[in-house]
Amino acid sequence: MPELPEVETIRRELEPVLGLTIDSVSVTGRRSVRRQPVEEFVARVTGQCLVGLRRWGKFLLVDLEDAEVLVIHLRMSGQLLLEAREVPRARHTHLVFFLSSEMELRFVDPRTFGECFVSEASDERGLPVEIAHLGIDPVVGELTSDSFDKMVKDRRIALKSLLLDQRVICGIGNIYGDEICARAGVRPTRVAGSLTRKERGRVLDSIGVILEDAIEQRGSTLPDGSYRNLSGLPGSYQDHHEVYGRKGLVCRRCGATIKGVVLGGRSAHFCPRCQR
DNA sequence: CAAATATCCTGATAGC
DNA sequence: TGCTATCAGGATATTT
Repeated sequence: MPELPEVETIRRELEPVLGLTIDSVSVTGRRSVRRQPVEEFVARVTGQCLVGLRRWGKFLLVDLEDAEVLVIHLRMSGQLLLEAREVPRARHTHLVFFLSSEMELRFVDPRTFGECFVSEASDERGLPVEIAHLGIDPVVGELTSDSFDKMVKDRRIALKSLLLDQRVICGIGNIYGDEICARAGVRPTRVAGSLTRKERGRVLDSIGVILEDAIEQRGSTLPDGSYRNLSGLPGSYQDHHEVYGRKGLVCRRCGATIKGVVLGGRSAHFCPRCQR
């Protein structure tokens, strides 16, 4: 499931398409283009030059000419693949962008939760109005101890639920939410507002360290293989997970058994000894 | 305000 | 072997 590190990996790998033109686009999926008619989407991307690549949270933003922005969210099972024309298309390929380099940028998405649309940069952050509700991106934006303290202050919500709230901080999903809590030594169920200064400091530090390490490892590819990079290759950060997916296994730090609980309708994992 | 629940969906897997 | 039930979860809307 692509979260910030996976989307950032794809963003970086897409750099070679900058300067290319979208000669045409084929839309075969019924659900992948959202928020606008397919005809409008096709009209607005066709013939456009790809001039920039940005990311905000889990959204990939492809800047086109004239301040137009192609917005892509992979959600659960979405994949972007950059492949030569002669390479057979994967099952569940819903969109194909035919680039001027003879390569195809393909949007593959078995569970069809992902979405693409074209909009225009509107707010001061350059975000289209459709995603202007997003909070700070912890890698692109400047997440300081002051701004983080304000997010946490007086909040009665569980820490992990807060970290997963895209309106507050964006880009963190179920995997990295668990890993950040683990590194910080704080249980995901802890009421955010009850964190001590020290704990807040550790959480803030862990957000940065975990995300940066995961980007360096080109993200996490789970056994279901749902995330693959632009070339279809897996990431390697899954080998560094301390708690996510390790329910019932021993904590590598202390030997205690990793616990699994349901929090906000999602699975949460933590070490009952290392995390308080 | 917070948490729980439902929704969208397919594929992997566990159980019979 | 083969079927069926279950689970996975990002974002959002609705209910408690």
